[in-house]
Amino acid sequence: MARGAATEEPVRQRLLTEATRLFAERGFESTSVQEIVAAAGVTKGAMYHYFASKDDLLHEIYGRVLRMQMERLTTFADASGPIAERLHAAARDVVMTTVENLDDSKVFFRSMHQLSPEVYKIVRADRRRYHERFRDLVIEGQRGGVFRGDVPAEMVVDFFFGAVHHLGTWYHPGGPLTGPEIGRHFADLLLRSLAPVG
Amino acid sequence: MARGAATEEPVRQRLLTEATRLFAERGFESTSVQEIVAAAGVTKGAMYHYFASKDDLLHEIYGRVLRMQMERLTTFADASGPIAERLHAAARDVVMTTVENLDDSKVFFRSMHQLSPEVYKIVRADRRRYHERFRDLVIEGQRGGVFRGDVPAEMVVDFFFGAVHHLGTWYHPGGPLTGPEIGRHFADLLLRSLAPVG
DNA sequence: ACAAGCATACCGACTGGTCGGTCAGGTCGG
DNA sequence: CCGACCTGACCGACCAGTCGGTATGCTTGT
Repeated sequence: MARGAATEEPVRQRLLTEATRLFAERGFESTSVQEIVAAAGVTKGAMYHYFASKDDLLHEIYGRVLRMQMERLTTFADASGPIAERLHAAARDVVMTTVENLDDSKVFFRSMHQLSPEVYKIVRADRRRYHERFRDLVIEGQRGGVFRGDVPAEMVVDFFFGAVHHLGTWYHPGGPLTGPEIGRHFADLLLRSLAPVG
Repeated sequence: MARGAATEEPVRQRLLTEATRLFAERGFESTSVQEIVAAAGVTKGAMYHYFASKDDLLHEIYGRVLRMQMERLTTFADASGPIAERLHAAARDVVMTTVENLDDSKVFFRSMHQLSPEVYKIVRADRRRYHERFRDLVIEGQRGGVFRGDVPAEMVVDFFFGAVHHLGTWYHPGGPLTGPEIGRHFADLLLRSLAPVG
């Protein structure tokens, strides 16, 4: 009967989708479990069947985002070609991905600190690994003399991802700029600011 | 006995200070009014004597930050000297001010969306005016040919302030970089990314 | 082939507790 | 004795999480 595969859309998935939407809209603390299950068309019992807690639901949302972003970054970082091009492509991609999944991004930067201390640590560690991978690209360029070396790579990454995370604050689909356009501009700004002296 | 002026530190001020600290630490929704008044050494009645609501308390915190930042920006923007220098000084200053008042900044970007719709609109409008003042500096430089013109000024401002707002996420006093150092680096990154072609 | 046994998926009333906000009243300087 | 300042008990709303129960269908022994 091909059950669990595709009745319409599995309950677990619907819960994640609706929770993401609501958390992005009103924040984690201002969204009740009751609202989430109502939006997904189920009851609380169903939610606590699939997730250990409201916290766990948030954690799952983060896990999904982090896994996807890390996967994409690795693809671009490990490609062949000049370091400047690889960094540009990776930077451009993360902006486009962020714009395409704006709700995920909003939840991320608004509600991360609402996780329990233990789960928060795990998420921070994952995020750190991601930043380090990105930072290594900058360092590689600096070592090769392609990027200027008089600026800390770590700080450049924080600078850039600050800008990326804040897309959720000001970007609206249908605005004057599309995702790919912003991606190109952001990547250009990053690469230019790293251009070697002289 | 010089009441309302300066017994030790006025109750109203203590409430604002402690509320800022707690909101920055745990977020607006996760901080109860009870915790705030306990930290300030008073009771709920005292808080509701000075503030109309918990929301109003948050609004006051924002008002203070916005007024200060706007005042400082105006000083740097209206100074004399080349546009590049004025923008550099303004950018450097906003980073230093943000680092020096990190709690204010954390509250700002974490809890702004928890305000009531009406108050939220007011804060957004104030913030917009601030961004516009900053954007006008970029446009001035572009018109004068000092900055490259192939990048939307509005977006550059969002890019830069994204990075500034996120200082609260990663900056810790006592880390490898001081506020002024980060200020200089950030301003350098901004100015370099605006350097004209060729 | 069929029933007993069991796992999965889900329901919804309920509980213990927290929260923002109110209010009647006390205190004290001018 | 008034009004600004402040107290602390209290209220109604709400919330995360629990629990006893139902329905369905797969597995397995015979």
